[in-house]
Amino acid sequence: MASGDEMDVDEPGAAGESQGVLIDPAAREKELDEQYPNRPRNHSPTLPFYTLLQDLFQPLIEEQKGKSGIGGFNRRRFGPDHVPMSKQERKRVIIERYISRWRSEVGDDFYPAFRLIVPDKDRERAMYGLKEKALGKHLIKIMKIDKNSADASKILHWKVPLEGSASGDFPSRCYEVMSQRPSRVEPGNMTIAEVNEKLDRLSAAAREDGQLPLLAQFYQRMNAEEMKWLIRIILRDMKIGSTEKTFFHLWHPDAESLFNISSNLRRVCWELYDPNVRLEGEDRGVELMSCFQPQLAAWQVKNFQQIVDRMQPTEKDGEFYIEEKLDGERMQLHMMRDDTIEGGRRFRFWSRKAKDYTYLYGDGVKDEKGSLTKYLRDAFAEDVDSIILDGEMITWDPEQDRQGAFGTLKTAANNEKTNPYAGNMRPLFKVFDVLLVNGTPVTNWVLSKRRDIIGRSIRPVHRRLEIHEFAVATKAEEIAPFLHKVIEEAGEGLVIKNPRSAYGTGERNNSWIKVKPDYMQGQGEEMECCIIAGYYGSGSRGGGLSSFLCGLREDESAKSQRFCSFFKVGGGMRAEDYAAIKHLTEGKWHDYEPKKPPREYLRLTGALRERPDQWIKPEDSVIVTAKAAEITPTEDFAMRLTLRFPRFVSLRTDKDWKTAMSVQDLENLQAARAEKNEKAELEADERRKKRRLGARKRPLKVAGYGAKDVSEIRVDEGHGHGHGGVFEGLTFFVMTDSTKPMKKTKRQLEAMVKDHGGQIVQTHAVKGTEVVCIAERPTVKVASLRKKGDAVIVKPIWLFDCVEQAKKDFASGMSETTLLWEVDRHIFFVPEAVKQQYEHNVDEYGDAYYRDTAAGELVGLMEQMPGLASLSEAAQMRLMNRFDATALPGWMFKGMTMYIDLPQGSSDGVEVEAARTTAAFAGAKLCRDLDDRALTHVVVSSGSDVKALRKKISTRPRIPYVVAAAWILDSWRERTLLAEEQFVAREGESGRA
DNA sequence: GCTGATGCGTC
DNA sequence: GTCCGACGACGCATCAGC
DNA sequence: GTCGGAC
Repeated sequence: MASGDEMDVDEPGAAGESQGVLIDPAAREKELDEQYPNRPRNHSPTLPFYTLLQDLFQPLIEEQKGKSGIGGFNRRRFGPDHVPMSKQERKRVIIERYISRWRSEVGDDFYPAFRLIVPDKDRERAMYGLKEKALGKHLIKIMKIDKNSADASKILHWKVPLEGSASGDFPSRCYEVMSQRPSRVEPGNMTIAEVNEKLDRLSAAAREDGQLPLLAQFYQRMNAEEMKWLIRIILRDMKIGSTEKTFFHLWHPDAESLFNISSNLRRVCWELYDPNVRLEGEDRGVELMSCFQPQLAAWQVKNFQQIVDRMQPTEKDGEFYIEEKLDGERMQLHMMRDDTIEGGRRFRFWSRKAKDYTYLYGDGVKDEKGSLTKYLRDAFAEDVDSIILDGEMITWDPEQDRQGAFGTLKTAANNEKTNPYAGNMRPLFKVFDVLLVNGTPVTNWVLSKRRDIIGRSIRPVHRRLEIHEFAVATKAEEIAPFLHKVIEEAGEGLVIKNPRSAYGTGERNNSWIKVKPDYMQGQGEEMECCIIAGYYGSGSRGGGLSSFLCGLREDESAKSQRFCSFFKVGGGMRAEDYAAIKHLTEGKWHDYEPKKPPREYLRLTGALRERPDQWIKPEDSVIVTAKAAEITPTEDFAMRLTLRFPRFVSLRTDKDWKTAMSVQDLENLQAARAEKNEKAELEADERRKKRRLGARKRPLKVAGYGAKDVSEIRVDEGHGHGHGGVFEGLTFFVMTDSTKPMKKTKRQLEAMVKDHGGQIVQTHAVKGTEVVCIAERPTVKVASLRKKGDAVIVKPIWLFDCVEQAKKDFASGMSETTLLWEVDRHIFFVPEAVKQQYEHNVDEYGDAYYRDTAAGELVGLMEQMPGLASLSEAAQMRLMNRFDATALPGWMFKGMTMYIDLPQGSSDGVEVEAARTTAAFAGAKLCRDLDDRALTHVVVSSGSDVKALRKKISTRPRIPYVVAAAWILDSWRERTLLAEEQFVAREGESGRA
């Protein structure tokens, strides 16, 4: 790599820059000319970069700080002394002066300057991948500062308060260091255009090797002041007390509205350069394939009646809509017919903050790499040529037929992209608004009309693209029942909408109002925790601790002062709260050294976000009440639980570390709540089941056109084997939720076990059966079970591993069996007594048998055994775990339950009898009752009425295979479980696909 | 080659 | 009421650093 | 996402 000194800084585009592909500038210009035929042209080169700071940024900062009040020279500059100007007005004058200077000295194309003024709204330039950490390291290299010097530390630890130095503002710290170095003092000669051009290169540059030389060029040609502002631009955080809103207002009366429909800074500059030319008619509407700023919901007001009042009911029409607030990601979908794309329809997606997500969801119905559009061939009415939809993208779990946890959307989409197995979590787009149909914007139509349009234009695709349902109400009292239902089902909340309102792009007005349970009294989570550590703040909160790590006491008896990390809180504190905390803990803080954490006081996971700047002994600390929307499982805090949307509520001077919440308290709380919710959840489950049955009928109608997509139909219909029987014959006690490999509630885990043939109990002690206990963290129950020490506790990940393996085994025709417990991966806890036996088994028997067991030996072993029935399930499993089941014919049919149908007069009676014996011998459960829900296989003979049998079992959630006896005998002979499909009993009908 | 740190973007 | 800038958890992608 | 401060 060339050193900074040798670089030729005067030749932009000089060789040696290792960056990504840059679009040929000439070609880009040509393209822009075509796109914007009326674009403004500058008559002169852009202004020098330093004018931006001297005449715009710095004066604005001065105003922001309010320095102009007494010293007053700024004020005198911009207005007559005796006319008092408001801060806002003075800012306006500063901005307008700069713009008008630009117009006269440069021309009408302000875009080059605008994108440096509001860099966070410039979506045209890609992200730099540079924030304080990386920038700091690079600058230190460029300035050739010793990594261990005080100056380097000043930059790297920019939040750490230092005497006589700005704290919490990274660019200022860099300035302090740079200005004391022998570098350029006078402003450099770089123009705004040049800065833009270099920033383009910087954003395209890959990695440090690409970025360093570009930063070095800036450093050589700019003075410290300029560098400080350049750094702000790169960080996309100007801190000048004015954001894009202010600048838009001053730029053009229609600037904000054009930005709201296009999210495009270039357009705002190029189409609105003349303040006297207003946008009219069509130019004000949303456009296809152009990202609009979605309407947002306003926060809840005091009570339901107030919400209803804001719906502006008229005498004739007092209706309002109630929608469930979905816990997913806001997404807009644009679709238009386009013959240049395969399939004839082109799609594009954008997120709430205008990020293009087409790459994830797909650009056409033939786009196999997209996770959604490939299912949308028939999602639109015939006469719909183009449409813009607004909605929420959520994850859907087809196995449970319910919404997946928040945060799993990208995972689901990626999964659907790379490995489209019908049982996977998938993205589901719930449509709740429409902005354009067949080229005509309908944003000014009232919501009720827009809803009608959605109904007429969209043909829902089951669990892929659906219309979000809503209820119509007229009275405030009608809201409560919906909210209670949401609370019961642990939903996000409700959105109340005014059916008589237009769609307000980029607005957060009173036509949509959100109702969240935790805004209400008594709802949400509230807890008193001890502050155990702190983090330095930035910006206006720089120079001191601004957020705190909170924890729970581990020792119930309060003998030990060790606290368990739980969550961080930094919002909701007022200035006086900070002052109080600071006062009460003054002088009690210790610097935190990651290498020697104070283990006698703190239990941390060491995860990044809980590496504090300072820590405090609980006895020296304070107790704080925090509120949150919910408690969720996590890996990053020692509690293995944390808060979603935490905020400070109050300081509890009436409490101390001994009376603050303990680990035990939280677990009791959780347990109590779980119990309380149990019933409600059960009911909700029932409702879901009913709904699911109803929903099943729907895909039948579309089976004709969708028949190509076999996997899709199979699952929705419940045909075949959405689930296998890995857990057949085993009984489980699920004690906690799971975080790894994915988040599932206890209830979801239980459902998963059931779906795979397992039984669920709510205790570890069931007479005559050994229960497999599942847990991932130490709740009250888990702890007590541990204390008793008579059960192995297995982590939930084992369940996932088993199901995962079973899917693979199934696909390759092998039998589904549970997996060995791997000590670290699967075992949560082993009682001492069992530990010996367990390890003993693995060492002596496990390996020995695993290596050398031949079929004959196995038979011998089995004969010595007291028989399957008398061996407890867990014992069977443990034994089975010692072997590679797929290699051992003796266990071939383990986990299966078979019904043998052998009517009088069958010609193959001998063969079927042989199959029966073989199956029983090799682990199958035989069953005389065709109604047994555990049935996995029905074995038929020549005299069987296959059609009648099929009919009888066809309505079950899991339909048993109907196979010929040859499947058992052939499998036995081959020493491999053969795929049932080849042995499906036929009788006229085609059987499964 | 792997892992932890860093950045980006969702809420 | 509006605008602005503090702050939270978490998942994925990418890259530095071992 | 939530929140407080300034205007």
